[in-house]
Amino acid sequence: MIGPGIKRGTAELAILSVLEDGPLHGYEMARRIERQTKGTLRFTLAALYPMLYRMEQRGWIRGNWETAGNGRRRRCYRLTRAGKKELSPLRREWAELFRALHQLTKVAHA
Amino acid sequence: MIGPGIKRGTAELAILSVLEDGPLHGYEMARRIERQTKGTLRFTLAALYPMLYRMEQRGWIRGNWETAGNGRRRRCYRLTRAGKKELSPLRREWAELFRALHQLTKVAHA
DNA sequence: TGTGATATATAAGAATCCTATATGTAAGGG
DNA sequence: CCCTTACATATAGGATTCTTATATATCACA
Repeated sequence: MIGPGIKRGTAELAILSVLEDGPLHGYEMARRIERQTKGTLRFTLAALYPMLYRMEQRGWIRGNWETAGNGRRRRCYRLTRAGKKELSPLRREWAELFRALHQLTKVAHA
Repeated sequence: MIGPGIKRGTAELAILSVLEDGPLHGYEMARRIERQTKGTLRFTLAALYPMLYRMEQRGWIRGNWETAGNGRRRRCYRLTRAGKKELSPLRREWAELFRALHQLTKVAHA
């Protein structure tokens, strides 16, 4: 698993990305991120929830309380139009970072 | 240029990488990083100097005051053996992050 | 009854970046 | 001779985003 100093800033991209495939609640997002990256990228819920509030305030996602069949209440988030628009430039920025680090350090050949 | 939220944690790798080609002082490191990444990755000196102190305390680099021919005093840093050893796992970790984000979001196809 | 999975929430602290500011030397133009 | 730009290091104060620890509550299963 990747250390906190290095994965800083990835939560935003990770959340937007998993939400791209459909609405999800926080607990499930954490599992998807971990599963889809085969355990390489992992977030504690204590990191995810505050991030979800911030992203909702920015208007990128919107959460609605729902009650599942088993009676559990959970907050289901979905991408807003603004959030979808945010994804492309965010991906581009990350791609540029990769390119820059590669030029500096040949990180891909490690 | 890449925003601060995304490039967090890259300074360490950037510094170790530019020092791999030979000793440098802080001001010159900043220029190298910017030049080698064609302006994509940029650090202010106010961010670099404290990072250099931290890395020296960890034993990854060592700085020596020298007086250049023009009379300017500057602190020349070079990689220690421990710093060299640190580079490989650090690169590997970054490469893993790239792979993980790619699996999540297809960042390279942005 | 108790344990583990589900589900959300907050608090306190650490780390790393930012802008702004300070200090001082050297080189070059007006 | 003065002013600006480049060189060179340093610190202060603030923002953001992680961490661990803690709290609450429901459900399924043994």
